Amino acid sequence: MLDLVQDAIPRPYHHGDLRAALVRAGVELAREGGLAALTLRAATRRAGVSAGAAYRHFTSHEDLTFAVGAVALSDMARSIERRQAEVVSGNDLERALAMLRAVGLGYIDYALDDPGNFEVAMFGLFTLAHTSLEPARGDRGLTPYELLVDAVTHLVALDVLKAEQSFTVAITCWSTVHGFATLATRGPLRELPREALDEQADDVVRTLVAGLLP
Amino acid sequence: MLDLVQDAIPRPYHHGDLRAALVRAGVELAREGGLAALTLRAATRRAGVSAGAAYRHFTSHEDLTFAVGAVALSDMARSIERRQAEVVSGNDLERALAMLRAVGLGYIDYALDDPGNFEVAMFGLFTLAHTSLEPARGDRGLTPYELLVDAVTHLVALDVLKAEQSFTVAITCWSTVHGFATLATRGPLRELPREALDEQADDVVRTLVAGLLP
DNA sequence: CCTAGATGTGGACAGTGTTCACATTGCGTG
DNA sequence: CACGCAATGTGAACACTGTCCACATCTAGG
Repeated sequence: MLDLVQDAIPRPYHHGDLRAALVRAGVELAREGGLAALTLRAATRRAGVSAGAAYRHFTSHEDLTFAVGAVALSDMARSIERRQAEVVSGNDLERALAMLRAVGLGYIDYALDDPGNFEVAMFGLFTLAHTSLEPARGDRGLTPYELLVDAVTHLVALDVLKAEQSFTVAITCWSTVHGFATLATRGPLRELPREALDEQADDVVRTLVAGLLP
Repeated sequence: MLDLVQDAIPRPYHHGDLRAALVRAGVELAREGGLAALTLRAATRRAGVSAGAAYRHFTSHEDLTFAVGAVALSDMARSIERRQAEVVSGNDLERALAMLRAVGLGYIDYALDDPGNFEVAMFGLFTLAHTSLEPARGDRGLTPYELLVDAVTHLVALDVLKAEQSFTVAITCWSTVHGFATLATRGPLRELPREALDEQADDVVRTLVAGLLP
């Protein structure tokens, strides 16, 4: 597998925007081969730069991985927003439920569309208390988790959930959707064709959300 | 961190049961440091043997990892069986529901008790179509997934679920429980104390199972 | 213009998985 | 019982990884 030489003309000594180039290369690598392929040296190779140069912009391999994961999380937020934009019909309650389902379906969409970067995003989200990092947001300015909390809060406002249930409900939703995404991308469902997975995702999310109501 | 020298007396040239020793060492390594710590060289070091020796018993690092994961899956099955053994009171339906919850709670118990080996088990379960490997079973002779299917089948027999729902229900349960285990061991819940996690797990599983009924 | 700080280089080091020729040993066959 | 073969373990190599270092090169501000 040859890396395409993106810069046939010899680059000047200073790259100009190496940080962004490394993140871009990292996203490509993750898309092609998942977390395992997201190697610091491979990213520098792709940017046409020596391995050590990465350390002028990232403190470690993990640090680069987090940066790639942040891009992935933004993309996931946008994927959720896309699903939510389709929710238009129905009364208040129906719309609120559809918005919650859209969070889950957008999450799963992203995982199925780009399993490699989904893996990287979860590594970043999970591996560290990344309180120091600026969280990755979508076009509405919310992280995926905030979009989830927002949808749950609407259900509380409609009196269909009690406020003290919010946290458990949010965690239950996240668990289910994350678990399904994992089973579907790396687990026992990974051989199923995309349409079957979409259908199954719809069933699972529908079952889940229906079960939250009294 | 020093490896304890388990064989002060110089071992004879042939180890005797190196395969089992490597798996045992692998389980320890995973318990101490998760999947990342489960290194082929570290396992051979712990067994007091050269790195190459491992290749007489495993075709690759991945192969050793699968073997460790199989042990972990057996332990998980036993963890589920332990929870199910506590289910005694109530009528048929109540007991059947409690048995299904016990699958989830035993799954989560295992993940919380030994997050490192849980990670290894999932790597093995998920990474490969391991049709060639003998699946890891608990004392009842069932794999964790079979225990889940068994519990769902009982609900079908009691006419509380339709047969054609079985697959979706099983996948929904697995998704939720797996997702929760991931959030709790490596995700945003990992700082919570154990009792809080147990309580949260109970809530999530109860919410989930309650939602499956019409 | 010219120097200080930022950025990239090349080479090193330790650690990893993997392979290979070779050493050692246990065991079944004569 | 002896012998030889197959199984098992060794040590050194290779390519790859992350990480660090002295050094080279460039950019920007006084």
